[in-house]
Amino acid sequence: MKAHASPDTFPPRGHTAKRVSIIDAAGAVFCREGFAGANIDLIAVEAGVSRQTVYNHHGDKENLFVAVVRDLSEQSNAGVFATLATFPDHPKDLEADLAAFAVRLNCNCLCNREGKFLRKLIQAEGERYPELFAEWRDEGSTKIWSALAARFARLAYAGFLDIDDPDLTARQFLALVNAELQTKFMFGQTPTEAEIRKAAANAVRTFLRAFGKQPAKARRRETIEA
Amino acid sequence: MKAHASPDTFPPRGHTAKRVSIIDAAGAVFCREGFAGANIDLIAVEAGVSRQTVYNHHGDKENLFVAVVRDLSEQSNAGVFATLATFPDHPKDLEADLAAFAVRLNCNCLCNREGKFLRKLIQAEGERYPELFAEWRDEGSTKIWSALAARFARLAYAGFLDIDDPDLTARQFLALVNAELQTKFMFGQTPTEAEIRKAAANAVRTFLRAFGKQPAKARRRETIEA
DNA sequence: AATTTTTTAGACACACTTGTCCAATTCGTC
DNA sequence: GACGAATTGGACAAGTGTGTCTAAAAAATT
Repeated sequence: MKAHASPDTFPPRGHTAKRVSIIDAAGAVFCREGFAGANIDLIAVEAGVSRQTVYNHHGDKENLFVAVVRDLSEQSNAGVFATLATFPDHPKDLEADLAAFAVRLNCNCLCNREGKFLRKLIQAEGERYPELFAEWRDEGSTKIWSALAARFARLAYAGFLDIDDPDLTARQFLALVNAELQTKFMFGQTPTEAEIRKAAANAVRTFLRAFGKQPAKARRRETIEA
Repeated sequence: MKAHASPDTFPPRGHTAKRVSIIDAAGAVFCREGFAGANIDLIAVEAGVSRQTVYNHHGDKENLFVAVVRDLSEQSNAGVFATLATFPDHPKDLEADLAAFAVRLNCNCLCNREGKFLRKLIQAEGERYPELFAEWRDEGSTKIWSALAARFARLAYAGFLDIDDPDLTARQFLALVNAELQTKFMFGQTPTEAEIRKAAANAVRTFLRAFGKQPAKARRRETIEA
């Protein structure tokens, strides 16, 4: 009885490479095939690992699934918050800066691997693991919305925007940014850089038509004066 | 000629009740469990039918799945076009009329059974059946967008809206209308009437802030003058 | 180099599903 | 009531997937 005394946490040491390799492969397979359709043998092959190793690391198929979602959630949230830090708090050109931010948001958070996978897994298996996805929601999207809303409130206070409800504004901003990518997402396709840029530009233009202060609007039309 | 001479199309007569019952049950189960996880025995039970009958009617699991999606597509499209016909072409109160339309759209098309199921199935299995969902897209969403865009163009021409690209406008309208329901949808929950109404009101307000003609905007603030 | 730990490949039991076949039964229609 | 078609329940073969176990091989640690 020398083997892993604490089987629930993790084996002794740093063979973490296999660990993440398994999680990555499992994420891909779960997404492609769904939970029921996912085959552990296939996951093992795709991870370059024997099936037994998968069981050694994560025990159960269900356990593995949970680990995958947790991992994706963490990565995704980290990405979002990192991008959120690049929000244009002191914009030079509000429209351009917001558009650039929207592009970053799309590229780094919504269109990347984690974003795609997480979205699909939530859609497919969310109802089966309410507590798991509640966790994702409470740690992730809710906080993200709040953070984004705070940024918009700040812009409004600085005189760049005219908004009533920052939370609503944040939701609508995200909705507009995604408006044109929805169809792509529906089929698991990834939009091109150019499509993302165009979508962001369209979204921000409409957003500012609704919420931009007059001076900003005017300045936008008359280009730069100084 | 009562016997089914053409076994591929449909048996002779009106035991269609079982047929639709099977399709309905299959839709629910496919949605809950995914294609791979769906159990034909369970579908049979849920349809109040013996397993053999399921096979008699649709032959294959794959066949059954295709039939389900086709059926959902048709129903969903029919619902959308019916709702589209209630678009306020000659609005008395643009904001109120558009909001009411948005509510109808949500209730009859996006939040109902067909909408929910179809969305989930497309997300989950869309990549596995490209031609099936291409069909849905070409017959459904594409035409819907065009139709909605045409309505907005008409409103613009009549002086109610100020828009550049009707197609884009239509997409953004839909995006805004859904903005607040996304989270609910993510977990398969169905928004309440009240939530739908509020979401629609918020969406239309922002929409009109962006695209409403000045007179409409002004009238909105000063309430009714006559 | 020796020892401990992890990984591997394969075999294995077990459960579950699909799809078919068939005899008995029910249903609808005449 | 009789007839034919549809439905049923149950048994069945074949395939597949999970999770366990084992002994041998590989890796890492000392």
